[in-house]
Amino acid sequence: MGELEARFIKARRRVIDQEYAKLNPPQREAVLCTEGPLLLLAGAGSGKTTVLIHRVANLLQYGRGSDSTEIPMPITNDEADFLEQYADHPTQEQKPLARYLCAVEPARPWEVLAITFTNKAAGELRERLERMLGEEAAKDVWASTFHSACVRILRRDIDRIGFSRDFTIYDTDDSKRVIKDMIKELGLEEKAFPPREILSIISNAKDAMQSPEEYAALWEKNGDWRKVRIGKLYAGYNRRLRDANALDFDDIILHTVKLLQTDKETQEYYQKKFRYVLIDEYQDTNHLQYLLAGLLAGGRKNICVVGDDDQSIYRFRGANIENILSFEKQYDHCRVIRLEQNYRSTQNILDAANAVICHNTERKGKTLWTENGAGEKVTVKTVFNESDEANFVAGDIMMHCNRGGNWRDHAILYRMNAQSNALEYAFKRNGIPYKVIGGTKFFDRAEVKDMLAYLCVINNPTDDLRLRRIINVPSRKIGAATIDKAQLLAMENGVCLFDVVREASRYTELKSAAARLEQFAALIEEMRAKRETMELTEFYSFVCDRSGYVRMLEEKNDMESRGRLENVEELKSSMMGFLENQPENPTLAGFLDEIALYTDLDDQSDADNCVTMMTMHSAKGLEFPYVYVVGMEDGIFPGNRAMGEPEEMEEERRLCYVAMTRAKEKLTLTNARQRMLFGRTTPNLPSRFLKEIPEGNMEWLSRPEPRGETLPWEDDGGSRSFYEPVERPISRPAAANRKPVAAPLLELRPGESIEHTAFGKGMVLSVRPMGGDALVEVAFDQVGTKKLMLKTAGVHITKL
DNA sequence: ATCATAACGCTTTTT
DNA sequence: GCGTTATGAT
Repeated sequence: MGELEARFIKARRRVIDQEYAKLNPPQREAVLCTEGPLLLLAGAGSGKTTVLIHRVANLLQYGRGSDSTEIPMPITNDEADFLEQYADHPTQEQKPLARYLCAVEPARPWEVLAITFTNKAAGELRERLERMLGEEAAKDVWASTFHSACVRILRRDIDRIGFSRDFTIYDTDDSKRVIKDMIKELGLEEKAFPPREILSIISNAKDAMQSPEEYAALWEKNGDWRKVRIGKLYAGYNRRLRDANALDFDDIILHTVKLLQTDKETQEYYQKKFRYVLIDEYQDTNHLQYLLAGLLAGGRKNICVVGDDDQSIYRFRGANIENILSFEKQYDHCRVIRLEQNYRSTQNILDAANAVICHNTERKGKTLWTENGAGEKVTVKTVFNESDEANFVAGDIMMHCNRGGNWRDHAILYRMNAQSNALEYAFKRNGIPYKVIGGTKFFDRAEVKDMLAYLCVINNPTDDLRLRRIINVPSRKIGAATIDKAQLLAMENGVCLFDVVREASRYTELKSAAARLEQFAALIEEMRAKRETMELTEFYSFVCDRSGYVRMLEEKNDMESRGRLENVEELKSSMMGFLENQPENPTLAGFLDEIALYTDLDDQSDADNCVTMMTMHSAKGLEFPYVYVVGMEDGIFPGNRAMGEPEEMEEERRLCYVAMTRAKEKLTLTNARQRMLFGRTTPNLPSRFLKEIPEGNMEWLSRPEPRGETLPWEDDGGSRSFYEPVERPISRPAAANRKPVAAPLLELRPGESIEHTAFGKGMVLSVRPMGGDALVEVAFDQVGTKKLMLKTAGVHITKL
């Protein structure tokens, strides 16, 4: 290489470097290492998403310009001079020329595949790319989840492996129903074969690419008859899905892998197409996804996986941490970059989290650091029970807000959804606005599923499963016995259920219900006929009306059905959202595809100013200034199932690490000495994770007073005692053996002026006695009218 | 066919 | 302790 070339390449790198001057050195390195396999270990809060976006932008702008010694065109001295001076003094006018000179085979948008774990993440990626590069460049990048990428691939080519391209997608609920049917069909007991467990076994088998036959053969050899039965269920399940022309979530990945493995033409097509493959949250991938990643990137091996082994918390759903741990072994000459500078939390929080995660053995090893300063120490608070815990958190949050904080800056994290109850209760009584993330999702609501089932059947009448869901909703006097009979006839004649229903009068067995069945079939066909002529939302309204579903809800007209009506209406909004995003395929089929893979609709909720409650799992990827992790007790967190299971315990510890690193400014951990869960009160020792936090990074706000004979609080000989004097909990006596505190109940009358620690000044509107307590309605000057329970909220109120 | 009562069972969750 | 579901009675 001549001197000119060397000078040019050096200048080119400097020009590209300065384009990403805002990134820190390892971040920039991660953006500019474009060629070959790259393992990017991105710690919590290390700016991973920023890197991802810039990486894609760089690929589109400069191709391998930053990571190659190629020079794609003849160059002159003048051009090298130009780049050298531009690197020092970039100007807007010279930018296009500089970019042109520095690019080496820039990737075209459709040559970049960026896989994320959720639709939300994919959407954000696409959105930020659009803002950075403009709509033209961004819209053709394959930024999607594994599943939507696979559906796209399968819709094109699944017929090459003997499936029909217009398959429907079964969600977990659908799968469960099929399993239940199979259990009945084989005359088995659901108790001996819990559908959930069966489903998870089938899912694991599919992940291992084990066919039903292979699975059954394996266990037949070992003489495990229960497993052989499960193999039968697996076989029947697959047969049912095939008959219904349906794929479950695992099939979507499995068949894509099979397609790419068996059909060389397709494999070559995609390996050639995707010059650059990027996979986010790699620690959460399962075996099939690992295979898929390898297949898609198999051409040029330009595969970049991003993840954090310390944040792998989805083992229970098949995530295999080995994928990320052994990535370096899988790819020779793999480069590894660690992002360890944290931009989110204070040093105290990071030190505490680092100390906890250090107790795990199977990890790559990373130590987060920050320039944010030490900040406040991590607070640990021990309370008596779950309602004291809730009141403590509520009181602490009100205090912050009183000092000018915002509700939305606070999050409460717990291990299980069931723990939200006590918190919600305390927050309601205190009049604190909050939202609970998770629980029953919008698309899991029965009424939403019903309406989607109508649309599915209209779109594809051979969808027996959905047909059965709605054939008698609203009631059309078609009972279970009739449906079973029709289903049997369909099986015998090798046609779908809808065909039998449509021609019911031809089957003597159905004569009594034949007219009603045919009427239903006519209804579906009538709607089906209009599906292509009407605009989508208009069509949906028509279906709501014509099916009688909305009328059924309107006639019921109680609290519940009013809510359901709203959800049915809300589905139209998501339809409109779909139409805005996807104007090129605004069909019913397109919408159903999207919806089958899309499950969270809580996007709008982050606008409200309120406290967030959620599980530690759902908190992954989020951040809040103030974070409370509640229920830090052995048996709760780590959960009972992890005791004595080293791998499970390490997973729980990673979850703890995830939870702790969500906090930006202040982290508070609480544990209760006894807790009621599932109707039973049990004493609990403080979580072992608490003891893993260095003394220097934490502060015990209070320690429990000894409860003597009532509670078996044995100090486990650890370095720290939990028997120091305790502060009295904020309110309420919690146990019978405790003296009931005669709470000095405030005497309030309508018209009086009061001041609340969090809501400020206000006037009492009404006081209504309620079961030894009182419901007070107060019109606050700043925050409007609120209803408060006097016993709880009284602590925070002073008369003026 | 529809309603009522009993029995169960219960991490975590995305697609 | 609660919500879901299965089964039996009307």
